[in-house]
Amino acid sequence: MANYEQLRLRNQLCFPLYVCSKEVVRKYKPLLDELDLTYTQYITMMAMWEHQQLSAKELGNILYLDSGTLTPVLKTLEKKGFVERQRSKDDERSLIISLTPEGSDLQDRAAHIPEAIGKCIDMDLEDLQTLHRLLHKFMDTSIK
Amino acid sequence: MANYEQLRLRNQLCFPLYVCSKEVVRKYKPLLDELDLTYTQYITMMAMWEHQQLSAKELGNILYLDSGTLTPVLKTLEKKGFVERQRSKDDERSLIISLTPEGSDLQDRAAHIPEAIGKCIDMDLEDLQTLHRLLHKFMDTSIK
DNA sequence: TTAAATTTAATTGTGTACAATTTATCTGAT
DNA sequence: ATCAGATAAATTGTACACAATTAAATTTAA
Repeated sequence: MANYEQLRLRNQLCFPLYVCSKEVVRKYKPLLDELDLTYTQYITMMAMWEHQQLSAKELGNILYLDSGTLTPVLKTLEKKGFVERQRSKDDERSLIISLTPEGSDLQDRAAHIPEAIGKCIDMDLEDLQTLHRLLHKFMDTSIK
Repeated sequence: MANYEQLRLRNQLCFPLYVCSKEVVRKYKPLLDELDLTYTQYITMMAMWEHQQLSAKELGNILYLDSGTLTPVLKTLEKKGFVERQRSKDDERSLIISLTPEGSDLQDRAAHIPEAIGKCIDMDLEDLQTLHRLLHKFMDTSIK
């Protein structure tokens, strides 16, 4: 009978990635609840705070999300008053997303979140920096 | 006007975790399609291959999934013939999940997957080992 | 120049994730 | 012995995530 050591859960890279990703989102939840944002809505707003205005296409490239995911997220964020959606005059296919004043104000209320998250992750800074670096390396070498 | 450097997407730990996790699942997809498994079904089968028999509760603890997620996954895996679901005689509340012979056979057909995934991740072994170690450290220090 | 190919969002359908609630069963203290 | 609390799974409702398709607008090439 084969042992299949390489098929054990703890020997995979995928499984801890999957678990850690969900766990981090879980940590954000109480902080994001105060802003009435889900995690996906939050990273969308982070992109908007950085760029003020983006096409849906550009937003998808930044967040690695397709229109099937983004369309409802953007409609929800518009309903909440944080962004506006309007077709480009130059190219009617393109949907331009713009940060509203209310969306911009939200950044102030989100400013404390990164530090609050940092405090509940009990790892030393060096390990966190290494982890950060390796995840970006993984993204750069593995995507597309 | 504030700069909010700490709110930039690329300075977060959560975002690369989220992107890498989804990206890895995407890499599994063509391999898992051949076995008619989704990623969640695959990690469930990995746990079953290791243990042959587990309660739904134990499975949830291993996979970090609750009954809301697991119940439909287990019903699907039963429909595909890879596991059996039956109430415990000792405790009718408990649902015992057992690997079927078909489920066991599936392990042979999955045996090549870890190596195939390894080949399409273009990072050196040392970085991958460090990443693996730090993700487990993160799980150990951050969950519960 | 106009028909074919491409591009962009939206839609549709399937499958998670997870919080909150419900239902059934079991345990323990009186 | 019984019932209050605990436990386990299922259910319900919301929100992604993504493949595949559709629809509309634009670009390209014969």
